Amino acid sequence: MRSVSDDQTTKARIRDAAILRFAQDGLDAPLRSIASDAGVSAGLIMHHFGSRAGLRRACDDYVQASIRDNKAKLMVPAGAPAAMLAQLAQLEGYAPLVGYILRCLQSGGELTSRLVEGMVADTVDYLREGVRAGTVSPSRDEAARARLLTDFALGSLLLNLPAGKDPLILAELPAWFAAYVDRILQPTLEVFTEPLLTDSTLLDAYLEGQGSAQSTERTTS
Amino acid sequence: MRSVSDDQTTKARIRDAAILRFAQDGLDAPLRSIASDAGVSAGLIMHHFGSRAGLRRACDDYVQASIRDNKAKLMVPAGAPAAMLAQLAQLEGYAPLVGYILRCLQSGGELTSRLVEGMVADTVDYLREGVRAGTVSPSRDEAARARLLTDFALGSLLLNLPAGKDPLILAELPAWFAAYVDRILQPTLEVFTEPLLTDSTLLDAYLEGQGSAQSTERTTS
DNA sequence: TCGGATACTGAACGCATGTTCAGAACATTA
DNA sequence: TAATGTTCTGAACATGCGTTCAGTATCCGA
Repeated sequence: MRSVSDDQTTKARIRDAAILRFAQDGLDAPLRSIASDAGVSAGLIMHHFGSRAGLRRACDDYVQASIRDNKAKLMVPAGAPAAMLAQLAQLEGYAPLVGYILRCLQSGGELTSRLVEGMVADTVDYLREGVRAGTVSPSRDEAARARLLTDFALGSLLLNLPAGKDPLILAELPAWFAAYVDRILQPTLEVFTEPLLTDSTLLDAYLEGQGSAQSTERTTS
Repeated sequence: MRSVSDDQTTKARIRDAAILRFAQDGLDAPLRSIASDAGVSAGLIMHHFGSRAGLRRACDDYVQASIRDNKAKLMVPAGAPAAMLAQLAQLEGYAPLVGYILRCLQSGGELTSRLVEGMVADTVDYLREGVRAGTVSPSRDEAARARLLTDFALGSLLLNLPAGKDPLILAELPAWFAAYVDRILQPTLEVFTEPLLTDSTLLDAYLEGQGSAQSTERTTS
């Protein structure tokens, strides 16, 4: 076909409609609704993507590629992973993409692992620069700390987002992100500036136990 | 009926089977599989619970009641909310309950809000005692900090759990929890003992901006 | 202009699900 | 024992889904 206003391939149009529907109605949105949005029959989705799983795979790949591109582009600070999603959500036209990512994170699919891994890597870089600049204290295990902080940020985001509330109103997403950041910023800064625990007895005790345990029972990896 | 080994009402047996199935196969587990597990016809579920939603409501209520009971009972420390789930998971026979809770947290139903709210309240108490004992530093907003820490704990838990991996092997849950705690304990203790940010310029800047903003634009709540 | 490939439709199939319902089995009370 | 209400079954219904398929329109190279 490809008749009027041919700014997109039909296949791409279906993919975009799918991302939007998945973001709005959840990852179990029916193929027929996607087809309807794209102005297309359900059978054509099968023709282009083989199956529902194929469509999901195409969406995942496209989203990951988009993230990769936009990460290098507008993400100057690129530090906190949640901040990246918040920034993306503000960007005109990127709300469906962010919504799709949130749905995936919630359901824990394959994309989740890939995205989280990428965010952990970014956080590692970000923290390393902070350590070099002297604004961030060094860690005994930089990788573990980066993963922990990433999990904290993404996890609390997931727990707080208007979950279950189907459908997810994408138009409200930017405002919601802004409110969320506004809500957590002060306690977050506080807890990462002034230590929650007043002394290091707990940490010392753990390190002590870990040290002796490692020297005695070295059987397990 | 209520014939042999009548240690439970049929209704209770169905509820328990439902919690187990929901935990294992997800909250969209078919009623027929639950009925089969309970040795009962699907129609009987309707007779006792009215609908699928009614069964879910019964499960939610039962789980919340169990949590309330066990909180007062064995939760001596009761501090970190994730720790409570970890402890419960170790307890013989409570793995399905924990699995069900994890599924609910992931899907963000009504139980989620209730449970999270309860855990936030517990954390508030726990932190208050720590502050009084001098082991925990005070906060500018105790409620906000408690919520943040709860979200961190639960969120990172959700993000890390063997998600999407249907079915969830309940027998492996205790071991998984142990491994998870072992993995995050050191970086967690570190980040809450030695401040991540080396100075308070960021926090000060935020408090500064917030203070002046509050004095000038007091329109929004 | 022809012919084959590709894009696309719309109806149909097969399956799983929640729910309904008529009736059987059972318990309880009179 | 008879009557009555509760528990429970098994088949059936209605619906919505992913997928298949035969057939039609459209494009493109020879």
